[in-house]
Amino acid sequence: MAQKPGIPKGTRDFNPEEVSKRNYIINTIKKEFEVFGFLPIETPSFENSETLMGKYGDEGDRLIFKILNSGDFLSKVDDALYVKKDSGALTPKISEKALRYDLTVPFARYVVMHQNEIDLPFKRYQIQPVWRADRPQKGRFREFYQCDADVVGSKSLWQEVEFVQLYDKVFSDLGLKGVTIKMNNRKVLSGIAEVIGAKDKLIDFTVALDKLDKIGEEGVKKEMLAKGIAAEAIEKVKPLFSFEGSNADKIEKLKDLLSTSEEGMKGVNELEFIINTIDSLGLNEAKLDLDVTLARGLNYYTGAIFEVAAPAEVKMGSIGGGGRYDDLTGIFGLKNVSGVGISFGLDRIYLVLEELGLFPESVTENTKVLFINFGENEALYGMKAIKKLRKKGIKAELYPDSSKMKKQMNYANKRSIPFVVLAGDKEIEEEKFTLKNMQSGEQKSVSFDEMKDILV
RNA sequence: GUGGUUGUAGCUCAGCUGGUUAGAGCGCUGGAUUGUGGUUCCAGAGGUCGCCGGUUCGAACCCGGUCUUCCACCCCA
Repeated sequence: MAQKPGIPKGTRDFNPEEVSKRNYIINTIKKEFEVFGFLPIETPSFENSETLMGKYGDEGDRLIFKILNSGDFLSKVDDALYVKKDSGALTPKISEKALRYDLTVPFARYVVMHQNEIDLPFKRYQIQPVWRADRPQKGRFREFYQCDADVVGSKSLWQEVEFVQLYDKVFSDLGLKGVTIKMNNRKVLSGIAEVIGAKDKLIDFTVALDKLDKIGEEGVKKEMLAKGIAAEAIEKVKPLFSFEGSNADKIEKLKDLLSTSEEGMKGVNELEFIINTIDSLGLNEAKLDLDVTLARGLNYYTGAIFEVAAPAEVKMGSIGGGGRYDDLTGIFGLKNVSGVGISFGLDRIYLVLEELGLFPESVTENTKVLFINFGENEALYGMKAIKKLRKKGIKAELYPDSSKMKKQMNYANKRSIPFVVLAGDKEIEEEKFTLKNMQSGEQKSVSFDEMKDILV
């Protein structure tokens, strides 16, 4: 008995239409990456475990897919360790490779390994799948694509300015109106924590603050209290809960709040430069919004933090994110190389474009004309015409078997092929083609050139 | 990792308080129709009721486990 096939949790098959639509997004992103001067690289699907482990925090380690060693790997494990059944201790003994979890850490590894061939600042882009052993839910899969662009070896804030423009350009190209590029700065967050006297609680403080739009002011206060942040400290950050106004207003408010924090002021100045510069350059469709509650993967960001929110009418998490990490390659022994980068969430962008009906029709355009097969001679006559049509870039094909008319017509119908050509003895003799418009049902006898003109 | 949810034909779903042979629509195959599709009519194929176990005279239905789907939390794209 044949077994019923299935695919692993959180993975997907993509049908022809889906692949066409995904390629449309990928090609749009890729084009802009290249226009902005980024170069493509690729890295392996799996890395040595030690390259990945410990780079994403405990939570991240848990979500990394580990690959079992080959061969008789258990025989090499010593009995004492085996009997203890401590997965954490046993894992490194039986698994030395793991699927990549993101593209940033492999990129850092790449920069360190290839530092002699790279000219800094190095701008690279990378579009490849990554894997996470997460529980799937809306817009979250265990295998998904990331589209990353990063620059290493430049501390200039012009890079941040460029990334804001890059986000704006790509989403404009995709016809997505109303996206918000949210921006914050790690130094501002540190500064706030410092000013309220909760510097040691920076992570807890920002994680709680990040949830403001989700759980509201009271929820955030509650969580901060639960994490041991003093009530009077929370009182001091109250202005942040209702941080309204233009970006310029927000900058002024932050300057007041952070006047005593050197680091905080540095962050504010960075934000101010980026905002002012973007103001004078202008954006196509996107809106740049200073959001002091934005924290994201705080672990390695040290300067700017970006997150792109889908248009408000779509209920979807972020469709992109990024930021600056001053010492990304430090973990691999290369000091003082600053990096900044952004990522596009392909799968989520797909869901958003689908929901808003923004895929152009041309994306899924298929065969334009099907030649009915009446037998060997007729097929050859048709194939000669098909060859010439294809040379003109017209998508044409011959039905492979001389099956019944009904079956062949039906095939054209179901694939919504707009034209059918019937060419039998009569047409061959007259050197003509009977071209039928499948939608209107009308058909006429035409020469090759007339047919070509209609199909172009 | 925590909590909930889902699974019956290729697809979408019915299936009563547990009771003979599990149904429909769509799709599929063939025919009415040997150079004309979409409409119509006729016929046919297709199911270990997710899987394993339990309760029962009897389970698609009740119970336990497991896998899967989707959702929320944690975290994140």
